[in-house]
Amino acid sequence: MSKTVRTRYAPSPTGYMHIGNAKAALNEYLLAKSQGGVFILRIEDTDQKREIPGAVEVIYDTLNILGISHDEGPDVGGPAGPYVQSQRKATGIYMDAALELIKKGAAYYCFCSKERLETLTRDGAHDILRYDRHCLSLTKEEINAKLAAGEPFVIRQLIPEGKTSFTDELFGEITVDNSELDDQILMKSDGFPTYNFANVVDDNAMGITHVVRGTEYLSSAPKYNLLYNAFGWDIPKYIHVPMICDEVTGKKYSKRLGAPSIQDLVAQGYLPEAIVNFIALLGWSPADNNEFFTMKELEEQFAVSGLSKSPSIVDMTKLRWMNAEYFKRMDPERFYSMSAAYLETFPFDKAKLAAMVQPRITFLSEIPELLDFLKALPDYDIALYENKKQKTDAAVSLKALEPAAELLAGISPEGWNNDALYAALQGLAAEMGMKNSQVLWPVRVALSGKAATPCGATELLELLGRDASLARLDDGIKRLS
RNA sequence: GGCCCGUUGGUCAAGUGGUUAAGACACGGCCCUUUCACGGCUGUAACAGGGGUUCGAGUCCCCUACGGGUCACCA
Repeated sequence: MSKTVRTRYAPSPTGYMHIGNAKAALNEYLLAKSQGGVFILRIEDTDQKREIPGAVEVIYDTLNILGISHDEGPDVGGPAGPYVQSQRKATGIYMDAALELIKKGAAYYCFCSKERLETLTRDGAHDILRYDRHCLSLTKEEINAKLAAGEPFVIRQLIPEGKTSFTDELFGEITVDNSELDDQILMKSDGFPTYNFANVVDDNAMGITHVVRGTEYLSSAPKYNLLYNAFGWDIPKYIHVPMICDEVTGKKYSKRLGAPSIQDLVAQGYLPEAIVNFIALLGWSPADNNEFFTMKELEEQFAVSGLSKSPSIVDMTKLRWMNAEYFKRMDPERFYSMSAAYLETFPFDKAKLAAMVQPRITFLSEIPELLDFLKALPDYDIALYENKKQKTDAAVSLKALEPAAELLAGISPEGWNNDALYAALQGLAAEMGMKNSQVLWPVRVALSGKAATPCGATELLELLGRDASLARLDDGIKRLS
């Protein structure tokens, strides 16, 4: 019987969430859900200076928009709380852990000032800075005296000699020489733990079984193992996943590179389901060739075995395509209600308009432009009447338009429907020895003033109604004459 | 620069020693009783390079190149 899977998304409240962050959250969430586990939200606010007010709310909001719901967290509580590190710090959990490490000889006090650290000889050739263990030689008495005098201090991890290996579920075993590792700070002089330390302490305290994180943490992973071993704690399974990169720079997706927030994307008209579907497919592929997944399906089908090892680039063109697909596949009723706001000002059958527009848009905001000609005939160039493929031009159009207008004028308002209109115009074309398109193209242009409309000529006739249609046809004839 | 990781078409990616090397986006062509679109069909396009191992290598090993990551009292 294996333990319940517990995963966490642990953001620091330093701003909005972009696709990369959302992907990180989604990975943790899906791993938990695919195994009937628990997904936890933990806020890592150990850097007081970087904290941005309101950022936690943005995180809640973003997760909510995407449908990534946490089972435990600051707002919903849970058995492993508190879920905010600044609150956990108040319980003394980090300091206690650090002290325990000192007792075990795996950490030590350091009183070096920032100034002294600055003067540490940089390795000229490599330009790297490593702590020189100046304070490691302090005697117990010296330490106690400094502590008693209230000297500021940090606590550093004592990296032993040798090599350290750890096993990643995706990348396999990775070994580094401990000489590569710095005696990193565990507790900062302001009493807060560093990210690396708080992470280990909390993951253990919260019973986290699987950690999914980006490969940017791959090289610090051995230090975690050292910590776990020093404590004698069970090491969770680590799954380092490839990063999400920017299309133009090819570098890690980041705020600095101007990555849009999830909220921005939604405001631009991207559907949350499409965004989730799209990012789920970044760096992961399902067992079959399916490309469309609801969150529920992702929860069922997500598997570590489908994860890729190489980074992926965000292709906004594909996201746009996916968004359009989501509109096309959307339940018509839902589409109708979503598009209602954009259809409001059009004095036509809204359900009909929605149905026309549904398979033709990427964003709802495209609707007004798609339909604006319905409200008022735009001033258009008669060059529109020329279409090589339809074998028509201004002269042919005029020749077709005049009898067409006359014919249509003879149709009563009661008989004014698409089927009848189509039959009539088709009949006219046959009578005149013309191709259907040689009649229908000019009619559509005259009705719309556009080369592209969301429907055909006779559908337009029906939509506009008899009077408006006949008026527009006359206008077209005038323009051509 | 040290260390770590990666490298299949422009992009997302399947592929776990024997395949005509999938599929999707994008792009081109054709078809679709009326445009654009949708849809259908179809085309161009890839195993970074070099050495091994093997009867056989995109798949295993080594080297090189390129890319990324990491080396903070940031997370």
